[in-house]
Amino acid sequence: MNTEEETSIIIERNRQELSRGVITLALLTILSAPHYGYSLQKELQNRSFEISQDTLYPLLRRLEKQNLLISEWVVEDPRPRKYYRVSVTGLEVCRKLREEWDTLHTAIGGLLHEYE
Amino acid sequence: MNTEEETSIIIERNRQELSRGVITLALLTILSAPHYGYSLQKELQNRSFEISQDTLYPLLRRLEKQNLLISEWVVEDPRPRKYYRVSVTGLEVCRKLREEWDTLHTAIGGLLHEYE
DNA sequence: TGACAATACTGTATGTAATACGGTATTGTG
DNA sequence: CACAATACCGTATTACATACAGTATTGTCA
Repeated sequence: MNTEEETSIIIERNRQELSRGVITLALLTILSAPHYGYSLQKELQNRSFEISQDTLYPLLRRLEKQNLLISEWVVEDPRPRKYYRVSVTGLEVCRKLREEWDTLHTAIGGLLHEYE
Repeated sequence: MNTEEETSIIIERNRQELSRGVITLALLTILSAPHYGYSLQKELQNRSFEISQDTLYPLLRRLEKQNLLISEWVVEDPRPRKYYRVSVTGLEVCRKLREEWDTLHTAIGGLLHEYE
């Protein structure tokens, strides 16, 4: 058996695992227009995607390293900000993820309905 | 820039990341009835959830370690098989994931529609 | 009956990535 | 002037998927 404490950590972890991939899709979609990290976090939160700085910034770095995002420092703003937007490759990935999403959506829909 | 090879690996990785969490939800749902690893894999595949042995078996081990699944060896079958089913905790996690799914589903639906 | 695909799992090494942690510094607000 | 909000970075730790190599049985069909 787990303690209640352990159980809630496990729930949280699995909940985050579920949202992780979806957030990546949301992020790539939103970044068709440029955003900087902090504004993107707020934007995601407004749309009910909870993501912490500890997760978001490393995610942005990773996606840039994979060449799905392009970044640019803008120093003209009230303070320096690093803007990200999708690359051509990123857009392609975004489209594929959307297809995958549709497949999953259909599949899980049927399943959940069936198992009520 | 990435080579085409690299790009397709990156696409594949992100595609799998998207499906990972969803597959966990599907798996917990299906395991309200007992299944053994191999039959579960086939069942998931029939429902368009692609998962390899290399991913499924370690996933089952992990979920059992987290006490979300209970396993039992059955030797009366044509050959020994290890059956898994959800525990009480697992069922609770499953319900939470379903709620999370609904939230994500709504959120991403609005987003994708908007950015169409 | 002999070969080969399908079934059904295990253990452990490796690699990827999230998350945690600690930090820095500026800007807005009461 | 204090303090919350903004806006980021680097690196250590931990979790986890995936890869790999293996073992062995059962069913099929020529």
